[in-house]
Amino acid sequence: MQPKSSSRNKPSSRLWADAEALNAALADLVRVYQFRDRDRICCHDISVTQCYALEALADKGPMRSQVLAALLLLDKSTTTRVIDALVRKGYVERRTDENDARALSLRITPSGRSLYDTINRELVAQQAEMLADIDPQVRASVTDVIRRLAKAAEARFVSGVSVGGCAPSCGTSNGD
Amino acid sequence: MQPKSSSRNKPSSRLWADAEALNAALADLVRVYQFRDRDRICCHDISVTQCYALEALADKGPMRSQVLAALLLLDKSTTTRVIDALVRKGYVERRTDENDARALSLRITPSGRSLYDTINRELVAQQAEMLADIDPQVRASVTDVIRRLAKAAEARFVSGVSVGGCAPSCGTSNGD
DNA sequence: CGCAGATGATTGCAAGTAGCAACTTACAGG
DNA sequence: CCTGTAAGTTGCTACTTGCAATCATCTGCG
Repeated sequence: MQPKSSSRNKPSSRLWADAEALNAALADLVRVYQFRDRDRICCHDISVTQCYALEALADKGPMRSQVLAALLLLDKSTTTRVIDALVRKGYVERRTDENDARALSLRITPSGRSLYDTINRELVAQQAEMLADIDPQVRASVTDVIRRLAKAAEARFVSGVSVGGCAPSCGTSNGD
Repeated sequence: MQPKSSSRNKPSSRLWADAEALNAALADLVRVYQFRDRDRICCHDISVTQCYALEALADKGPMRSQVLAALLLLDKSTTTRVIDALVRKGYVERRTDENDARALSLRITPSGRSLYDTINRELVAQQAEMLADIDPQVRASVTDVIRRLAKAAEARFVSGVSVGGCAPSCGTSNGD
């Protein structure tokens, strides 16, 4: 968390320092938010991943299991199970595709949408409280930058290493 | 992701809209970063949580298991196991407290510090690439705001609901 | 037509992560 | 000493996830 400017990469640069600061801040944020989500969302009878799925279906409309998997960066089997849970709870329905009997169209149900709205409203309210004392001008650019970071991270790492392990030694000895 | 301005809470307000946008952006960011971390860090033979622990010990110095647990928002038993793994791998050591035979001082080893530096450098490099095309002025305020968001979120939810379940119905029927 | 190969989704299995409750060891007060 | 409290650990259970194998279709070619 302290600067620490490692000095042995990008030889110097304001950029590197900024990146260090941002990285530390983001690591913290992500960690804390994982918690916030775990505890908050589970109040409403779904898990975090389930909520992401619900959100995707709410925002982007019906889609196939595979597409959802790609969107959420999940394995297709995991996606199946996430949807299983949502279907069981009545928040999502599987509808077979007219043109392809293998494929399914996943769509959110009214009950699912209403749940999602509720959760979303809570989270947004929280966010609003935190934003309240931040300069309106800054708010906009922050959101913008966060969006860009998310997009960049996704792009980088979806095309790059990801999708089931990184290049060299992934999984060598983590098990323990 | 589209505005959607629910319109039935905080009746209107620019703030609410900003909060919605931010919430969506953050949700995305957090989700993507969870992945980045999972895939990247595991290349180096430790899990994400283990890396958080390592980071805490690297940044804040030796501490007790309990303190670390509080810092990482983990149960003490989970913390024990996280440390178990790090000790087994030689990245952390347990040293009994001189004054209290029950307590342990957890401290990062040179090997642990070096691993953490390596991982950190990689992540920072990635961050730097993404920051490269963002206005330097904005960079600073973004980091600042992210820090504040993290702090606010942590404060809110550590004192509030958290620490083992939220107020009313947590755990009622999530299992399925 | 009918079969081989590709494709969408599901299932079996194994590993990782986490919390709660019970337990062990040690400190603290009377 | 003996009781109560505190620091860590262990047993158990549950959830999440990915990989590999499987099932059901679809598609194309002979």
